[in-house]
Amino acid sequence: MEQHSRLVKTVPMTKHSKTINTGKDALSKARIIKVAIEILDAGGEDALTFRALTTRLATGSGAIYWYVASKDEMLAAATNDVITQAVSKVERTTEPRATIRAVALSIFDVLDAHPWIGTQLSRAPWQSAVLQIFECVGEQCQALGVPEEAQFHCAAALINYVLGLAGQYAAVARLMTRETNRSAFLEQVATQWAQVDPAAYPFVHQVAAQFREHDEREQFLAGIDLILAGIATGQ
Amino acid sequence: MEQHSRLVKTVPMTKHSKTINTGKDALSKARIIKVAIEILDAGGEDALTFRALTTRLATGSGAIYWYVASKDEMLAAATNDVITQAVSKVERTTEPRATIRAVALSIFDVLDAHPWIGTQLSRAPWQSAVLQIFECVGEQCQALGVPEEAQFHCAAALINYVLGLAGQYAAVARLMTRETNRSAFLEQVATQWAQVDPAAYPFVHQVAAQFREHDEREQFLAGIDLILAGIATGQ
DNA sequence: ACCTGAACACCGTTCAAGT
DNA sequence: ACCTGAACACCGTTCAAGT
Repeated sequence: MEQHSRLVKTVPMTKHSKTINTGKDALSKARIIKVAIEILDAGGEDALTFRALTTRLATGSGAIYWYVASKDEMLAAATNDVITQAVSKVERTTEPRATIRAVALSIFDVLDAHPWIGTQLSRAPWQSAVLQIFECVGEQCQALGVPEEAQFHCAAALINYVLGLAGQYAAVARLMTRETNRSAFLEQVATQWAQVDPAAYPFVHQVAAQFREHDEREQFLAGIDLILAGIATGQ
Repeated sequence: MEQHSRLVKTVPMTKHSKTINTGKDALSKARIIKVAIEILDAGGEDALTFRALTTRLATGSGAIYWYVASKDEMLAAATNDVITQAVSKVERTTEPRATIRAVALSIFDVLDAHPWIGTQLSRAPWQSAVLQIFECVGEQCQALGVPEEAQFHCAAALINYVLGLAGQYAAVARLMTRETNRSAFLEQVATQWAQVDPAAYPFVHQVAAQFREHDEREQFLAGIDLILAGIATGQ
């Protein structure tokens, strides 16, 4: 609100022109998406409502619908923005394996910064954001020398794995309220696992200690490496 | 509605006892979950509302809240019911690899029969249903002779992959309305991929033909095998 | 062409009141 | 103890009306 009063550029008024806002306050799809991302980052998935958007943008809901067809389209656009930026930043090294690891880690970091992305990716896997990841991973599978018939399977396996993490990452984030942070929540899960009936769940019980200490980013990468190792055996 | 009039057993009336329904129409958590599953199977995730439940069960919403704390708990219980049954049915063979493949396929078939499960699994991965899958897969990793420190990583990778598929499977199901079935929708995605700019998305473009013909169940299993092959290299 | 905001058709959840 | 159903506090979306 207050920040709107400063730095507002308006087109010079002529006789019959109304005040048209062309400054940074001008409504546009880009600005709507930008503010949507801010709301999502600050308050999580539940925080993004048309009510919240209209007050932040100081307009009516109809104005938003002029630029955006639905909430789903808005979320897809927001996801696309964030993922495009992340994927394009990835260094294409000469070593395909390294590049695949780099994309994977880049997406992990995006999920960490914007956990709501996880829900979005797994909710609509045919959207542009997922296609970009798939393309990038697929190209590297080619570069790896995977036979043509197997390239599709390999890329799909990697994507499946990445989207699996995305969903779980977002799920944890959804449960975190103000006070509890991620590691505190995982701590809770660990104690829960430790208390599980060892007769019925021997493996879960045994692994609870490792769960408490494990680094999520490291484990995620370990999984990628497992799939890459599997791909290598097929050649 | 009509089926309620038949076969209703009631406790014999004594002076001060009211008509208490102990027959199959008696309200109970089990019956609520059972009907919820029926609604979900028939109409998808959106179909399950308290309004729909109350009319099907012929009660008020308060009655449901007497047995169930929230919609989330209801969905978790429904997921748990279905997954427990599926996991318990899996034959524990002497070959761990075969058992892992069997669980994976069993879950694939569950997703196919109840696509709403997919959303649920990836929305709350710490719930009992996911724990059961994790336990089963983890035990097989142990049986496989994976060193203890690596067992957790391996089981987590497999679970991640399975939950990735779960999310995507549910996503497609969500988009399917009455007339379009799954293969028709995938056909649509395939043509979309074929029309993508070959300069920007060479891999996606090339792979579009394979996408059209691929068998989802087979591809899912291929991914499991890839991870299993990767696990094997670490020993 | 773009914006306003009341109104609509839904949700999940609560709760005073009944039996 | 269990059930009823109106009421509440939300949603996303629409649309007649304004400029």
